[in-house]
Amino acid sequence: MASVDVSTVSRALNNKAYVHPDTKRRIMKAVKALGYSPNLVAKSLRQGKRKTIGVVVPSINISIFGEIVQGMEEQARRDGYSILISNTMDDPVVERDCLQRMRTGLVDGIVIAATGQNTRLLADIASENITVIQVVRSISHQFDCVVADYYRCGYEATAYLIKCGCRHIGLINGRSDMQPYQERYQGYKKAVAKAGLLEHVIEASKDGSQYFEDGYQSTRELLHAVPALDAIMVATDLQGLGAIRAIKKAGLTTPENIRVISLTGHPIGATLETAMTSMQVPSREMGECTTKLMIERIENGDHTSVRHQQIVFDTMLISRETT
Amino acid sequence: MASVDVSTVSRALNNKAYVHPDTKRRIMKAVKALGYSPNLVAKSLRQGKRKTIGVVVPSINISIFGEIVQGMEEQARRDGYSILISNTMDDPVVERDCLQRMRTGLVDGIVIAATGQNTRLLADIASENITVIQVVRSISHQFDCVVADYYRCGYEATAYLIKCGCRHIGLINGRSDMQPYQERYQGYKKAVAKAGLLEHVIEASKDGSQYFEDGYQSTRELLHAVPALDAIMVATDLQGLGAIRAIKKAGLTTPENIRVISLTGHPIGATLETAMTSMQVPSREMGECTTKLMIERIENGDHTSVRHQQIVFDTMLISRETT
DNA sequence: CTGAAAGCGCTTACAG
DNA sequence: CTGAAAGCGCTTACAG
Repeated sequence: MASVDVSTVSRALNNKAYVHPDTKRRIMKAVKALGYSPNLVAKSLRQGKRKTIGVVVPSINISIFGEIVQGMEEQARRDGYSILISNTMDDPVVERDCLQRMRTGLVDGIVIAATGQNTRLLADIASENITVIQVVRSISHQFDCVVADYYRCGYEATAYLIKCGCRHIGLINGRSDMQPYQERYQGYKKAVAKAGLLEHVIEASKDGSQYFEDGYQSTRELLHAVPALDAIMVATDLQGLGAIRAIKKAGLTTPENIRVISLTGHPIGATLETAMTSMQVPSREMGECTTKLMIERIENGDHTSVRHQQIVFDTMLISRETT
Repeated sequence: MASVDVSTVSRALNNKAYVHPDTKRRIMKAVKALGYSPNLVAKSLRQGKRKTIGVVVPSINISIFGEIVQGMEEQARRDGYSILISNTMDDPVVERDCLQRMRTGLVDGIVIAATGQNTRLLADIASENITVIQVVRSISHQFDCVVADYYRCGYEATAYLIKCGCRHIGLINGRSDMQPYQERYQGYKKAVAKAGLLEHVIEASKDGSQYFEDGYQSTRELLHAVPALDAIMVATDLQGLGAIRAIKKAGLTTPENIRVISLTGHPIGATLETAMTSMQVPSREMGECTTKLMIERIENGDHTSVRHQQIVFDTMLISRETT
């Protein structure tokens, strides 16, 4: 329509080389008239860049992952990237399938909160020039990661409860082989030992242990095992809901009899009937940071770098009504 | 490595034509040895199919959308499709950008919970052979949609409260120009009129009105405007939290003084300190259904069809402690 | 049953 | 400053 070669159109649209202003004007006019926009798939194939980031998380309906994904997506949009998403439900087989699919040219990089069962596969993928970044869970030191300081989170929450006068603090924790739970436990352990108190730890049944059922059931067990219990630390606000409910059912009250603190704050915490004290994780910022790091890695192509980056965010205590 | 032409490899891998068993075996062996898997981008370009569905929603952190997206993603994975996601925050400009990006060859179809400000653009996109399906919000009859029966939802919730003996029922509703809110209001109106009662409706400030701040603030306003109030209907469980908290702050209790019912159930509703009565929306199923419909449309290529499908899911009353 | 050729829609050296 | 050619990695008629 502008009677020029496609290559000239390409140059005009990408400002790649000098194109005569008149020609350019003609092209732009035609582009507008036809509503033309270049096919990104063809562009990808030619340039070997997808401008797409794959995200593999247990579930976007677990609030921390939902927030992180949203933060990632917003930052990605600003930089002209798209987000391809998969929920694994922490099933290693599902995770493997998702990774296999993504490696096949769909994405430039993969952000993963992994089960830990596919580390070999991830290493293979990384060696194929696909950047791998871990988020929330740092499983392997072979890859960059963006996490929170779980140790300090556990330590500070425990120290705070002790300062409140608690002497029998229960910790409802997730699978002890997962780094975040592991480290939170270490922080708790340290604070409890320092105060000369006993540990009361219970490992919630479900893998993720994000769920209120776990909070409810585990609280019942704790109350039964430790009659003198005066505080409970839970993994998430949702789990805290289960804890509060179990406490209420046992004829006790929060915070008078038993204080509750959640180690992963959720926006709802602030508006509950009894607003929850929690450690706030800057999930939105973590998401943005992850995308930025990813794009930097992709565009500078330093996959070969032996140095890996570990970005650790601080959590913040938000004191509310349950303590 | 198997010393055959790439075309033969392609045929072998796709079972497209007869390939000699021996040759096939040799190829498969090489595939395995090299860990080869075909480049999906090249495949896409050649076949004109992306095997990718674009999803455009206000935010995956609004629980109904999060659940729907997860349902969609699971079904998509089963069928070998991927999900590309965008959060618009109900900003028409962001929505337009996301759609423009997706139309450019990234997806075979778009699932959208739209703002309603880009209907023309959506029609253009649909005319380019990209299937458009609306979810949750049915804005235009030009496209298929998967929704819940908001009218019945509003009607039944109201009728239930009336059956409980309520005479002054407040409705905290979202923007009245959005179909779900509009229809819920119609259902409420009908039930209230049938019982000879007055309407007490308040339009929450935020567009989506999904948020507890709205529930809190609107409840305060309702309590002030209607001293005899004995029930409140809210859009979501999270909004209900705000309502319960406002009721408590006003020195009243739930359900004794004021009953609360949410029109969009969320899993947490069941485990709150005072468990919330709500209308359950089958969001996971809606997500699966949306993906199935999308894939059917894409693979049968009936974009030209003038008949559009409207799939309506029923909601279900779950009676708990707030009523 | 299998190879050679064309083409999906771009970009990018290479000439001119 | 611009056109013609090659090529990204596949698939698919077309011969043989």
